[in-house]
Amino acid sequence: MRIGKLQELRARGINPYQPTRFDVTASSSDLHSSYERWEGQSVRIAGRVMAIRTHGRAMFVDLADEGGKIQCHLREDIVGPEQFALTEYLDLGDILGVEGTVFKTRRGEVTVEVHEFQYLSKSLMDLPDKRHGLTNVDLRYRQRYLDLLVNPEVRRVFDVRSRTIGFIRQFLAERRFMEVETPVLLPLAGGTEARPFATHHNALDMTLYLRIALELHLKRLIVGGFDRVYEIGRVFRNEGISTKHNPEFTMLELYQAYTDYHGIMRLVEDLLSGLVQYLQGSADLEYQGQVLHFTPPFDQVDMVERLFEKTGVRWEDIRSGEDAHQFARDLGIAVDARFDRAQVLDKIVGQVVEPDLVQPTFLWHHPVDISPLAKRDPAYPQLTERFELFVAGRELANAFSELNDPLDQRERFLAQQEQRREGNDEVPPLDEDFLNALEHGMPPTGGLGVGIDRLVMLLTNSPSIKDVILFPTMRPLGSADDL
RNA sequence: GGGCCAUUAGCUCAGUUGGUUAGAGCAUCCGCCUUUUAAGCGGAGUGUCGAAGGUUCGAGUCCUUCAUGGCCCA
Repeated sequence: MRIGKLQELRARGINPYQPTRFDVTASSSDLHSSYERWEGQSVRIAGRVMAIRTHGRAMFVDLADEGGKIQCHLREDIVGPEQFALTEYLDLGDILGVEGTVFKTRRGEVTVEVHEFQYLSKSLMDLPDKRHGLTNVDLRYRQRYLDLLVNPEVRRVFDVRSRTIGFIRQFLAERRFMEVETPVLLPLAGGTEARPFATHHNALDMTLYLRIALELHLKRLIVGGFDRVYEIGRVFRNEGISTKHNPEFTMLELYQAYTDYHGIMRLVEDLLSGLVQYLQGSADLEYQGQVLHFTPPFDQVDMVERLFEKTGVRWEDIRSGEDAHQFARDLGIAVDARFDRAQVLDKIVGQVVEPDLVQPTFLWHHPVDISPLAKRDPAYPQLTERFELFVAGRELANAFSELNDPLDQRERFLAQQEQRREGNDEVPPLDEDFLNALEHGMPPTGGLGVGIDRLVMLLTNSPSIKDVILFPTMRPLGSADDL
């Protein structure tokens, strides 16, 4: 701690925490990108001290601002002995405002010859090592501010994340989609299968659940006459933490009336190819050593057909849970003994079909028993008009022609309630209000869900979801009871 | 939930078959230095070796439990 230096400064009448503003006239990147315009000009720059190189009666100080770094030169004969004496208390990490003229050193470095400087804040703690940065992953996630300060590539990841979401909003606005906000706190959490987080509302004295999907409320809005709606929002699933899972993550869901899953496929192709082009300047993206081509049309793979090609077994020939578990054993795939037929088959597809889907590929025609909210294919009623987009072997998006038959929907929900009674606590309770909405008539609609975190992982070549979430969920240090 | 690995100075890391007072670089502190930039030169201090217990004459090192994280599997 540098309390001593702070006290010395205060003893000299300088409180580094007192300044309330500092009017900046240029950024470091301005000076670097158009030096000719700034040469000899007076500028005001502010930033964090990242390096100090003293030279007796002069010194170099590197200031970091949001766009990069700028070197500053302080000479005792220019700033004056009183100001220069204050550099005695300067530390790495301090925030400084300087005013001076722009020049180049004999080595060609763009530099500000400081005429005056001002402490704008004092750092009482040491910065991590300037050469190695901060590599301890635990500290990087727990103290992300330090990670961002000393590891510039981390800034780039979150810049891409921000621009990705900005691009999506603009893309959808151009297609006349309306952005909406639906509730996070709900008396029941539905729209997919996952364990929800539960909390308690004191005034109503009731349990409320954090949403696990956006689907059922957005479809209510389609019933209400908003024909193109979307939400980019946080959803919460009470599951384990891994490189691919964070308990809270960000989903895009959109619904478009009077189109089907083919229309959504085209939209996904346009959105992703446009996004990659926008961020990369090309349709190719490198992820973990593989080059991915985002040029439409994307490949298409029929799920049931591909399973048959891979295993010689047809989905519909597996008629019972016992058959399914035997099928899994034959393939040498370990599955939870409590899984029912559909869950086992889903797991098998995940093992034998999905890993091959490296280039952007629509895996489509999911069986109805794993697609409770998707419309049946009229030609194959046991299959649905559904697709998942896979990239690099991972699910990136999920879409279907939305089931709008309230009677079929009720039957499927009732079948789910059987599983719920059998102890599957990932199955949501029956949402009677949603059924009531469907009973008033929902137009034919195409819907899409995209995992934004996984998308950003792809776009930033990040192997872990924690790398694309600023503050990932971590177990607190020490006992949780101490907090 | 299971397996493997990691945890040593503010940061990044060494530390031999158990053996004297636990080391290096950066950062920090003191001195010098007016175009350096991994600045340089001279000097100094770094510490609950993740925590607790155990084995031993002796533990950073071996054993047990726990904590946190990583990787793989479920």
